[in-house]
Amino acid sequence: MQPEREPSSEVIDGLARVSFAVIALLTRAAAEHDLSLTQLRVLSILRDHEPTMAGLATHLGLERSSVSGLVDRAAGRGLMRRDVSEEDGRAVRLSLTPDGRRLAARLAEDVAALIAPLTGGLSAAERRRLGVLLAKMLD
Amino acid sequence: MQPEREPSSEVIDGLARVSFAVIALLTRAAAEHDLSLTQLRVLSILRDHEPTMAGLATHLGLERSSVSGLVDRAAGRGLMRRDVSEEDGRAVRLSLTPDGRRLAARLAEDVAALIAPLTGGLSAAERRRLGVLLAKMLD
DNA sequence: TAAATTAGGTGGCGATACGAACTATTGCAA
DNA sequence: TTGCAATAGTTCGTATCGCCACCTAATTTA
Repeated sequence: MQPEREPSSEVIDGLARVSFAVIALLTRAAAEHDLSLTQLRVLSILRDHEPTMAGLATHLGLERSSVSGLVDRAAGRGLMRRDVSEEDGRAVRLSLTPDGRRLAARLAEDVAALIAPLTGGLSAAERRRLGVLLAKMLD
Repeated sequence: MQPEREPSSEVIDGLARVSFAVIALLTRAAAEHDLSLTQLRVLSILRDHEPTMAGLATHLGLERSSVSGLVDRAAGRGLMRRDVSEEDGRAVRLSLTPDGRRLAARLAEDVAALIAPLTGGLSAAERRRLGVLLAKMLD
């Protein structure tokens, strides 16, 4: 009965393993549409926000210079647009094109389908409980 | 009261968010020792196994050609060794050097410390419950 | 209005990961 | 036994990623 030290390395280990599994699935879902994991994140963020470059960088936890290239490539594919902000001539407002929005929606479906097996072994009650625990961890 | 379709996109969303958070923390822990996330994974795997290149590739979900470079760099730092397998002259058996083992142990501590805040909002009972749910998801 | 700040972009670098092609060893079959 | 196929690993070329350092343009402030 291990003497309750850290959050019990078991939980940490499980958390890490599940996270890798989830990330791998997300990566796969993205790859099926020739996107990187980060591009998937970008599309998913833009579904609910129209951030500036800096805002997107913060969201992603990346440097602004890294985001430039990401947006370049996504815009080059016609998935998103850069519009000069009206309030601030330096800033750029990012938004999805119709194509980008379609793809983002499609990705959300694919992700749901791919992750389903992971939670498949859980009962409805357990899934609910998991949702509660995850939500608690996110604030 | 959403009509119970998929594993409820809420759970999926939470799972994705928490996973990104965990991966970000692991990446940070690795970066503090000048390692990539993948290198951290490699060290963590080698703590419990002495796989061949192909075995490691499978573990990581990568191509063998990708693993060559990873092992090159880790071996170049003196963290692991390549030994020709005794049963099969083509195969390579990978193992940690003492330095590598020390670093891997250190990383495990750091990771535990970094992830602790994430589970910090949970009670002991909730943590236990989380551990159970995660374990269930992993088979 | 001049100086400092901020938004974004550029260019160079190293790491990552892939696929295709190559070498060496092993295993199988005629 | 010899010869061919399969397997283990590496190498090479390519694209993406993400960083840092530096640059320009617009905005804020003093």
